[in-house]
Amino acid sequence: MPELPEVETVRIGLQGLLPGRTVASETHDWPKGFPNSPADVAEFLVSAKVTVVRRRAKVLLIDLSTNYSLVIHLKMTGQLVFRSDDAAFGAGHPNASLAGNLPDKSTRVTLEFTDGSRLFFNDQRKFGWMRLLPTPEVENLDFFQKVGPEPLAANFTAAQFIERLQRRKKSGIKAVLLDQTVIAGIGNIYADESLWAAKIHPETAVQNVPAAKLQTLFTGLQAVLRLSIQKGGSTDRNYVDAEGKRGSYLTFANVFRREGLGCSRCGTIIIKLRVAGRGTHICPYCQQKR
DNA sequence: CACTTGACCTGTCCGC
DNA sequence: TGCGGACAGGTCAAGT
Repeated sequence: MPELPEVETVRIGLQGLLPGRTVASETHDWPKGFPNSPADVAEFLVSAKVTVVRRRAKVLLIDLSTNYSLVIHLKMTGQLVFRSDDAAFGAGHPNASLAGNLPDKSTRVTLEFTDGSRLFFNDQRKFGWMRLLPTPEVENLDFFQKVGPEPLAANFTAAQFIERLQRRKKSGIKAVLLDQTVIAGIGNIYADESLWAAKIHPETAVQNVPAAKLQTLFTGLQAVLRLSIQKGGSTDRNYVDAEGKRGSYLTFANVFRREGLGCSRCGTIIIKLRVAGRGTHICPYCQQKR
C-alpha cells in the first residue's frame, strides 16, 4: 500500500505531532510484528521522548531520546494514526471505515504518551512490522544496506537514474522500477503513472528504451511523486495519514485504477494487464511495446 | 544471475 | 444470502 509519497505524508504528519512527547506505555498482542522483549520496551521505549521522525525508502524511523529508534514498515495495509483525545470519526464520516474509533480490530500496537495522546499502528493484513533498534544500528539492517537512492534527493541526477536502470538492461522496465535496490520507494501506483508519463510499455526491456525516454521517465517520476506528496498520497483502500485522513492523489492519476476510462492524452481506453506479477495499467496507444 | 512464483494475512468484491 | 475464487498498494525466500 503505502509507497514513498504515502510514507512521506505520514512522516510529515508525525513530525508535526510527536517530537517532545514522552512514551508512557506500549501495548500489543502481536509478537511477530513487534518482536522486541518486554524488557527492551521497558528500558528503551517507556519514558523515552520522541526526538525526530525520519523516512528512508518506505520505512519510517521514530528516533527516541534513549538513542533507540522505532523502525516501522507499513507494507500493504499499515496505518500509523495519532489521536490526542478520544474524538473519532463517527459513522457516516468518509474516514469512518478507514480509521474511525481507535483502537479497532486491526490495531496491532498502541503507544500512549504521558499527556494521554496515543499512536495506533493498525494493519489489517499483518504484513507490516515495527521494531525497536539502537539508532546507530538501523543503517546496518540488511534492507538499508541494499536499498537504492532516494528519487527525490537533491543530489540524485537523471544521469545516475539512467545508469542504475541500465545495469538491468534485459529486465522489463516496470520490474526494475519496483526493485527497491535500484531506486527506493517506488511501488505499483507510481511505476504505472511514471511509465504512462514517459510513454513506455511496462514490459519493455530497459536496453530497448531510448535514453531520451529514460530522461522523461526520471522527470515524470519526480513530478508524480512530488504531486502525490502535495496531495497527501493515494488512498485506494486503506491508506490514511497520521491524522486518519485520506490522500487525494488518485483524483489526478492518469492510469492507475482507471481501466475502462479514456486516456487523458489521446482518449484511448485504459487497459489493465499483469506485469511482473502485479496489476498494471496502461494506455495501449501511448505505451506501445517495442 | 535474473526472472517468476509462492508465502505472509485479512478483507472485499464478483460470479454462480 | 451463501460460498468459492480472485485480487489488493510490499517484500522475501525459494524455485526455474
